[in-house]
Amino acid sequence: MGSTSPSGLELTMAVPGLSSSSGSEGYAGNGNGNAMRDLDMNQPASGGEEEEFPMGSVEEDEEERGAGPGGPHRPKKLRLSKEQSRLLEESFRLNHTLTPKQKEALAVKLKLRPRQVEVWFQNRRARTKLKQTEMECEYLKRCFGSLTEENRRLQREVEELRALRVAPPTVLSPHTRQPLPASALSMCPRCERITAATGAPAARTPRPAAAANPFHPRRPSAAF
DNA sequence: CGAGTCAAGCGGACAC
DNA sequence: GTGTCCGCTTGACTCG
Repeated sequence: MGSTSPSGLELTMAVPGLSSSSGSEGYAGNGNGNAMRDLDMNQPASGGEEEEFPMGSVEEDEEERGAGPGGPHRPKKLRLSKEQSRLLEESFRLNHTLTPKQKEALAVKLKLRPRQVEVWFQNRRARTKLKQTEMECEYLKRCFGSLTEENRRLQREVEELRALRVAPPTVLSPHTRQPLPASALSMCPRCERITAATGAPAARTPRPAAAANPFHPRRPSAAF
């Protein structure tokens, strides 16, 4: 498959970092010398006039290979000519669905049965959707990867913060200049006496260190 | 020979 | 009832 196909699946997906698919398939893929067989097996009982698709017209000789005595399941596989594919792609680009009139007109133009045009559009839509789904899948995988990475990073950060918290903050008594044990952080007796004498509101027990939440940055100097 | 591609068949859902 | 679409599948065909 080359990017040389005139149309390919034109997919537009607003996905950052995703290059638009080069998903051109169709028969350009067979772009090696393989001359496409020109169909005529499915021709609508053609009076057979002008060659609108002269290219590669290996005149269909061996018809009904499967149609041996064994009983054919299917007549033979139709391969659209490059010109037919081109025209179909062109109209697909204009519109992903066809009105009955458009279908009929296109069928006449391409010397196909309307049913074949219809089937081609159905399959084409399916291919487009598949391609789109694959792209979305690819994108989601990338998202998953980066989110996993970020998750790991945040986990590490949490661990670091937890480690910092293991050693409780050393609070010195303002009077003795001695470090107070965490259990005594409610209020030292002297402060308690002072506040009782002045009628100042009793100091609340400071929040335990465990309340320090890394995800809730404390307001500056709220506790101490 | 196996895998991939693609036209076509089939059946169900839906709209009119 | 008819027409259309879609999803799934089949079978012919091609390519490495």
